[in-house]
Amino acid sequence: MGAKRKLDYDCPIRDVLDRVGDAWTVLTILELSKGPCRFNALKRVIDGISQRMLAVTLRNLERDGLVIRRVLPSAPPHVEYSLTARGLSLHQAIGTLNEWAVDHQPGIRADRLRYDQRPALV
Amino acid sequence: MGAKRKLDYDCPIRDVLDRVGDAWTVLTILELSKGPCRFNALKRVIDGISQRMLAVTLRNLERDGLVIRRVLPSAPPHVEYSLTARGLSLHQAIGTLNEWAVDHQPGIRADRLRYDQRPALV
DNA sequence: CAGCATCCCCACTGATACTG
DNA sequence: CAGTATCAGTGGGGATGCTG
Repeated sequence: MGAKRKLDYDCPIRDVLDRVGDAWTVLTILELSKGPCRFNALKRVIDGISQRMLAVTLRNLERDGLVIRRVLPSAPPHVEYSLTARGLSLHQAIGTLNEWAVDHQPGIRADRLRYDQRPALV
Repeated sequence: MGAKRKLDYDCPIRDVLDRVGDAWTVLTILELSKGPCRFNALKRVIDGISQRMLAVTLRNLERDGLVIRRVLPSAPPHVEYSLTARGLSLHQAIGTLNEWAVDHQPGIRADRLRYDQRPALV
């Protein structure tokens, strides 16, 4: 099988993980949690994201009902993205994970170093 | 850049997500949360995982201090894996996300269907 | 039983160019 | 501004075979 198995799992946790596992998705949600934002504004603020991946990410979020896409009727087309209630609740859930990450990152980093630097014994 | 940017982020959340984003990792933690387990036992119970990915996953978890690897001194080598305190705490954090997943999966599935079946207008 | 080494395919991503 | 279409490359991960 390929790089990522995109079967539609019945398992809910895998379902979420398929979305949350993508770093762009999380970063996008994080940005949008601060308030509605336009396409290029997001592109500017999400460091390193390509136009393509932002488009793909937003489309997926919209499909899952996590983000709303609003087209403002103006001469140069303006499109505003914002989190739905569901998106906001996901942001909360991610927040828990984020706290865990912040709490444990130092210890993890330390352990990684020790693991990597230990002699290659059997 | 490649498929996945494996820079070592300073951002803690990306750090966690690089680990948690992998479905195998989560499934493995889920299994080990039930108690210590041997290699092939894990392989049997984690549906669809290959030997290679289980080995890689366990090594990463061990490296991050989330899992302990104990070699039991027996004639055919027995290796037992179990969660550390840190691994257990990650399991808790994932639990939050899991609850979210269970709560919202029906709605998400429904929205996906609507999104996919709507006429391809502009 | 536990797990590393090798090969190889293809899904995902970034780059680039074009449109409404 | 806000995208879509196309193309090419990278590396994740399955399959297989071997070792302690």
